[in-house]
Order: sequence, then C-alpha cells, then structure tokens
Amino acid sequence: MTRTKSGDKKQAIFDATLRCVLRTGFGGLKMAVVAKEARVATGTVYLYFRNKEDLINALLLHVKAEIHTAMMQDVETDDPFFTAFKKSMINYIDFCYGSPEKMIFIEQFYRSSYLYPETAAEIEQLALPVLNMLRSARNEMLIKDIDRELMLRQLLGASNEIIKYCIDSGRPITKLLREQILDMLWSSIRR
Amino acid sequence: MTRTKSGDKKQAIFDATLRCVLRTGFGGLKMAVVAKEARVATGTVYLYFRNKEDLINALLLHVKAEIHTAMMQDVETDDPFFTAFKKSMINYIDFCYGSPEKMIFIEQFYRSSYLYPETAAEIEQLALPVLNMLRSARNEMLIKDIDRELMLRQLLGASNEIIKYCIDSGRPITKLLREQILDMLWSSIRR
DNA sequence: AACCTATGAATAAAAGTTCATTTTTTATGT
DNA sequence: ACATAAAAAATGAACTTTTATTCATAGGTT
Repeated sequence: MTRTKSGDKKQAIFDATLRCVLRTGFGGLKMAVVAKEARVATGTVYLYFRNKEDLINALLLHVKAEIHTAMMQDVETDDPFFTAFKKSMINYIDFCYGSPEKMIFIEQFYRSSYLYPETAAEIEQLALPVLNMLRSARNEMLIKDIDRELMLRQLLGASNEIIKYCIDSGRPITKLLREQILDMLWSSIRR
Repeated sequence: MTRTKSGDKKQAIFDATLRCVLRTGFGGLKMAVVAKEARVATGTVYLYFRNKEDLINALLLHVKAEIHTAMMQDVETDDPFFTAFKKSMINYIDFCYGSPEKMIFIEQFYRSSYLYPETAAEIEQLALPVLNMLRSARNEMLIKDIDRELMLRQLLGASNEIIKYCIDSGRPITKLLREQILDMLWSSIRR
C-alpha cells in the first residue's frame, strides 16, 4: 500500500483550500483553483466532498477542532486557573499566528450562508472545555461575574484582532509582546 | 421637484447592499439582488458605481467613516481620558449593536481581495482621532505602554465579538451589561 | 477481470455587465 | 402658463464571463 492514500488527498484539498482563501479571501475559493493548488483534477474534489458547501463545512469543523485541541494542549485539569488560562491563551495565540490561514478561513466562513446549522452545533461543542475552565474560575471567585460565553468571545476576539495586526504589519510575536497581550487579556477578566 | 434625487438612489443602493450582506453574508451581494432590494433596475446600479468592486469600496469607506464619526460623537477634546474613553466605547458599541449590518459588512469585506489599497489607506486615516486619544493617555501614564494601534485593535476586536454574540443570541445590551463590557475593556488597558 | 480511484474536457448554472429603448427632468421659446 | 425639444436618468432583457458540477474515459490495484 502506497503512502498516497485517500486520506492524504483529502488533506491536500483542505490545505489547498486554506492557502487559496488566505491568498484572496472568500473570492479565492474556486473549485478549479483549489483542485489545481492541491494538484488533483477538478473532479477529484467531488470524490471527497459532495460540493463546495460540503467542503467548506467539513473544513470549518476540522480547523475549529484543531484550534480547540491546540488551545488545551498541556493544560492539566489540576493546573491552577491562572496557569491554565495562560497556557491556553498562549497556545491559542501561537497556533493562530503560526497558521493564519486557519484563523482567516474561520473568520471568512463561520458567519456565512454556507454554514450548515449542524456544523454550527458541532462547533459549539468544541468550546466546552474552555468554558468549563472559565466556570470553575468564576466559582472560585477568580474572575469577574460575567457570562462565560461572552467573556470567551471577548478574549478570542481581542486575540484575533491582535494576531491579524501582527501578521499584516509583519510584526513578530516576541516574548515581550506575548506578555503584554496576556497582561491585557488577564486584566480584562480578573477580579 | 420630487424628493427623489440622485443622492437618494445611491443611498438606497448602499442600504440594500448592507441588508443583503447581513442576510446572507458575502454570497448575498449579487448585483441583481441588490438592485431589486433597492427597487431600481440592475443597470441603474452601474450608473452610480463602475462595478461591484467599486460599490464595495465606496460602501466600505462610507460605513467606516460613519462608525468613526459616531464613535467620537460628544467626545470633547478637554474631556478627561477616562470620560472620553468611556464615551467613545459606548458610542461604538451602541452604533454597532444598532446597525449590525454595517459591522458585518466591514468584517466580511475589509479583508478581501475586493479592497483597493487606496481605500485601505483612506480608512486608516479615519482611526487617527481615537489613536491620538490613546497617545495622550499613554503620555499621561494612564494606560499601559503598549503599541497604540495594537491596543485599539484589541479593544475593537473584543467589542465586535461581544456585540455579535449579543445579536446572535438575541441578548439586549442592558445598562448593566454595558457596564460590564466597559469594565473589561477599561481594565485591559488601564495601568 | 473486477474494482476503486482519478482525470479534465464538456456542460449547466449563476452572476456581472452592457446598451438600445423608454421615462423623467430640465431648459427654452412662444 | 403652456408646449416642445434637448438632456439626463432609469430600465431590464440580452450578452458575456465566470464558476460549479458532471461524466465518459483512463489508469492503477487487488
């Protein structure tokens, strides 16, 4: 069995899609272009995805899952909250800065008519671990008494904008900058 | 002479475009659909805008200018920083919550291959007043010593996500919630 | 040989743009 | 005021371009 099996091709299409969208936004997602970028025939894309909508939904779910997994990497259940918070936010920032195409793809398609309600529902589940982390912190009176969901959005929204700014302006995320970002995020929610 | 003058029709097309994009994202911006929504003929749109790209760029500039004007509404040059900050952020939040179609439109098209570099340059100018506000605050040692541009993105990114969450979940922005949001924003930048 | 996978030119559908025609407005002369 | 003509604005069906999707054919694997 060669190493070039079906899973690889699906992944190649995913990667190509992300590259296309990073390059020219949602307008860059054209089936023929994606196929060429993935070095497969146009028809091949349709062997792995029913249509464009399906490709988008599958990729959204895939990328969102990746981000959430990365975010909770090395976060132990018995970490003190501040440690866990710091780890997860650094994970998030580093992941997004390192894979801007994934962040951009989500931004472009998460709020679009392409998104199936079922995909949205599945994606919601992915945020549960982080939300739980915030819940215990609030129970311990470590953070402000504000709707956790809203708080999470605030944190990620702030991070996203910062990351995009760094990418667009070619500014690297240094150790110092990361500390500054974390400081802003932490002070926004700490009690 | 009727009240229906050329300026009105341009505005009608702007409004229709925003409604279309709010309804179905970037995919909802189709010239024929926009025209129908604006109650004009397809060709009429091309009397006011060279093409789709132009429409998008003109509207982006228009809406961004509106937002920045609204943001600085009632902010006096001799307001103490905290007062000015609070006013501007409340203005921003209320404006965006009240006109989500404008916020959504910017989110969808600001980072897209449609955006002309000249439009981007003009839009950058619009942020100068807020940035200056942040500069004096930093000079007075009232806020953290962090790149102003980055700080502004953080504030607006956080606000945007919160506003979208409220809109999507049908949650109204009460006096209390506004205080909570402001508290998060302020603590994130205060020294 | 049967089966799975891949191809890419051909097809169909969708969307942007144009323009000959019509309607409305403005200007002019009686 | 009214009629009339020139100009401007608006129309929407027709045209063109773009893009998603299909499918008859070819290549490879068991």
